Amino acid sequence: MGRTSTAKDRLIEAMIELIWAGSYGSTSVDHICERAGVKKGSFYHFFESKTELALTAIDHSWTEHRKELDQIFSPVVPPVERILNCFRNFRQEQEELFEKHGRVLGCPIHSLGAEVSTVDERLRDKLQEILSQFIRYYESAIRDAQAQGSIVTHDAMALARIVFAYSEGLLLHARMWNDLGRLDEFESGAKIILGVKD
Amino acid sequence: MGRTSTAKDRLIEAMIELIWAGSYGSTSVDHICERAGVKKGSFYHFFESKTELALTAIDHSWTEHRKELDQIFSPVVPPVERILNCFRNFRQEQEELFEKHGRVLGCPIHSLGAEVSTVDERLRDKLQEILSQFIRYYESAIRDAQAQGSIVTHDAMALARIVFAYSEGLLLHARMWNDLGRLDEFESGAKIILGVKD
DNA sequence: TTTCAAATTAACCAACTGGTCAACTTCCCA
DNA sequence: TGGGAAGTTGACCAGTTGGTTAATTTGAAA
Repeated sequence: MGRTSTAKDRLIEAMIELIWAGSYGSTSVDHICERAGVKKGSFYHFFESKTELALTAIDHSWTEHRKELDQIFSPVVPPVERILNCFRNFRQEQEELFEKHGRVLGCPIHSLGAEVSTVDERLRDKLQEILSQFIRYYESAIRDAQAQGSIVTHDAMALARIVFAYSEGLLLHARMWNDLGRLDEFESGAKIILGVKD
Repeated sequence: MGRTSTAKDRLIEAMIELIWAGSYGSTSVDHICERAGVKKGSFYHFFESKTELALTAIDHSWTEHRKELDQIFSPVVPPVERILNCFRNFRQEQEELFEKHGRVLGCPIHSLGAEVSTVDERLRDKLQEILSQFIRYYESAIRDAQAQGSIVTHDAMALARIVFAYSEGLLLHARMWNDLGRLDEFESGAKIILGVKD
């Protein structure tokens, strides 16, 4: 079987952190290796290329994140509350990142997508897939809320996309202004978009 | 006085195009020079650094864009129509870019902001300033629309931010999916957010 | 305790990065 | 028409980029 190692996981973690804190372009293989405490030779023992690691890292962190989302969007929770809790979760996550990095980092999928989608099609495809999955959480919550009569009755998919685009825009602004306060309006914004009935 | 030259303008134009089509990181000084038909020595004759050119280029294209926006948001135009026209203008611009580059490119300020805001604070400050100015167009249009009773009466600033974040999110999705169709929902989305009364 | 697949290492590579410079050409204006 | 400010050029730089390699060390399992 040969010896075992945690290097692969350390590389994945380092990649995620560095991309999130900076950008794909600003994250070099040398930086990743240094942060992970791994020599470059080992890097290429585990991954074919930088892109390959990025792909793996994105996949890995999305798989982790989905577990949280499955709980947040549990059908047991009232539908509007699911969406609001999701936003509260965003905010809390950003707070933790702020404590750790001294910066609001926003959504890595989104930032990465903006950066690489015209340049690296494999990354773009992966990010597309994740965002497509993400939006389904909103969609089904919205559908449930409409069935329940607690929000306005527009096309659920369209509403989901609006909520989604809105949340991403807001997260970007929080990143650009390095200001957690920008995320405060998440809740009221969502209520306006969804036409939440009190 | 010495000889004159268009090299500076060509460099600015090349920088804008390359950043828009790709990213800041993927745009090297060599690429810029090649595209502009300018030797590197000349580049550094006109600009202190790559960052300096980026700053100048962003400033330049925003100044151009503002002229359009001033027309679109002319107080003569009915307020809701201003916002819808702005969105139609986005769409048209993206169509033109698509014809030229074969790709939907989205909003460069936004993409660039996502990429560099944690890395280059001078660029970040410039982009912040531009976005702050942009949102004022929405804000005043919304205020006028409210005064006129044609939309819902929430806090104008908050509504402007929602519309703005929404539009940026949508432009990013159009870029990521390379799909102009994503921009079709601009109008209906804006109407939903603003609670436009028919 | 041996074995050998798997992990590690350091030295190496060519291409490219942002940036410099001194010599040279142009052409505006007095 | 000629002086000189402004623009152009190509050669050059050190550091970094993503990626390779062959030799070496390790430790899980038989």
